[in-house]
Amino acid sequence: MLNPREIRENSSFIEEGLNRRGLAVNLNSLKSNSKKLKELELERSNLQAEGNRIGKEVGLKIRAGNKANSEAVVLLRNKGNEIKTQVGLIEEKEKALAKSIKEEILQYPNIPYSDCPDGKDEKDNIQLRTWGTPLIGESYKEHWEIAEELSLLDTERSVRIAKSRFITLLNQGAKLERSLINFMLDMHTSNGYTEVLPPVLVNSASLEGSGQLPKFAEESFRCSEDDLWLTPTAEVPLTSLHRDEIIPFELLPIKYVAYSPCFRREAGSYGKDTRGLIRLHQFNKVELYWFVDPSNSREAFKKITSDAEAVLQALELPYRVLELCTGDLGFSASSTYDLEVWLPGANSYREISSCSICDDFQARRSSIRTKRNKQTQLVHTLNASGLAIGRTMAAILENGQQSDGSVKIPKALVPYFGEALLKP
RNA sequence: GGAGAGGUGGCUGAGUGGUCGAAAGCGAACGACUCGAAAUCGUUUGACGGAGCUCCCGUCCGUGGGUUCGAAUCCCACCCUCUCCGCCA
Repeated sequence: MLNPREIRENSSFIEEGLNRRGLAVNLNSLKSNSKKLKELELERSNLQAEGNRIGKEVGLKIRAGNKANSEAVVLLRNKGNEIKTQVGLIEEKEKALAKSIKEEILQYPNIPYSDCPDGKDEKDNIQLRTWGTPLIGESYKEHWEIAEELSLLDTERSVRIAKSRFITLLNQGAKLERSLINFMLDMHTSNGYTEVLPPVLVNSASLEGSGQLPKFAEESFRCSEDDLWLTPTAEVPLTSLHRDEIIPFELLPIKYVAYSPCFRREAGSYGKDTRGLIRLHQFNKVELYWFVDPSNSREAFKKITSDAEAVLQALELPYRVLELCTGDLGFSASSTYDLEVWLPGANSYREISSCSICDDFQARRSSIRTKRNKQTQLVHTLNASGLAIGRTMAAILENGQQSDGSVKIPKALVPYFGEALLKP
């Protein structure tokens, strides 16, 4: 959430920031509404002060022996009633105004970081570095072909169970998925992360807190009778793990790693990635999440990204790192690095991890603060996939494929998977 | 799902109409004592907003309404938690 105070006092900075994302926004009415609200608050609190004074006076008079229906007391009571009516009127206005202000502010995404490269869409993202040597050639198969030949999954029967874009893993496919989850969790926990297995259903407040609501309701599956939604990413429950809390400063940074299934409607992506493991309504993900001291969050951002990269390196998967431009940033992020893994069958890089720093955007929405020397301030939050499991499996299949139809399992994963080779 | 109990500050927990933002204890911070520490003693210790920014004003005792000059305290609705029973992996 944008800072309401900053909107009042420095709205042009906010407007410029939103403009850099490609949003032509004019905050004048929001700004004047916000100021108007402050005026109403002041007016009301003055009246309340007067009312409190009268209340005390009545108490004193009665204790001094005046009857409740004596003239002096009745006069005060009438005055008190008058004030109460006025306060009620102001409060009504305040409530309506505050509601419309909040509704508007919740619509606005985070301001891009000053160093975030300007750009319109994904074409303007900047490649920072690559790792490994991409396999390039005509003969590489796409992962769904390999998966089918090795009977790792069943697409058609999955439609019977649920609908299209759900997948059922079988045999070694199921085991590979499981071993990847365990491998990643072990890797991160041995690197200082606290493991979390959060609820997969989350309430509306949690979605609002991390930035999915109110704007992206159509992206999530909802259990309408319970105010519960299927979580689109573990980022949601992890943010809310500390919602409405003041975290002692000594505890920062808090680093969590959570495995969770993720559910997304993928609205508006019909016809895209219809085959295979790339774009599903349900997929597994291991997510990294940090709560940090705002004064060194940019360093933390580099670190969480390298923690995600370490997984790709351990699995010997070539990848590149992109810095997203302002036009391609996610709603809550102020900066994002995307990790894209090389898929030789598709002959392209595909996003496998998104590493974002949200500054205080989620912390303000979720009211997560820290306290040092009597100073409370919002924390900064960061998240990174470490990694998306299904896409990792696709990458392993495509990068490890052998001419005889088998697939080589990355060395680091062998102890988890139990075999060095996937064979028909 | 049925029955009961309850939601108060970092925690425990008192408070049933008038200086109650809230006793007491614990915890924490600072100071004294000490070579140092423990123990002990003293002081301090919630959040948000506003302002003449450590003194002032307002709001906050699950949430939202209501009664009253005045509500943590009374009334109504809702939410949540706990215990027991039922069901169940």
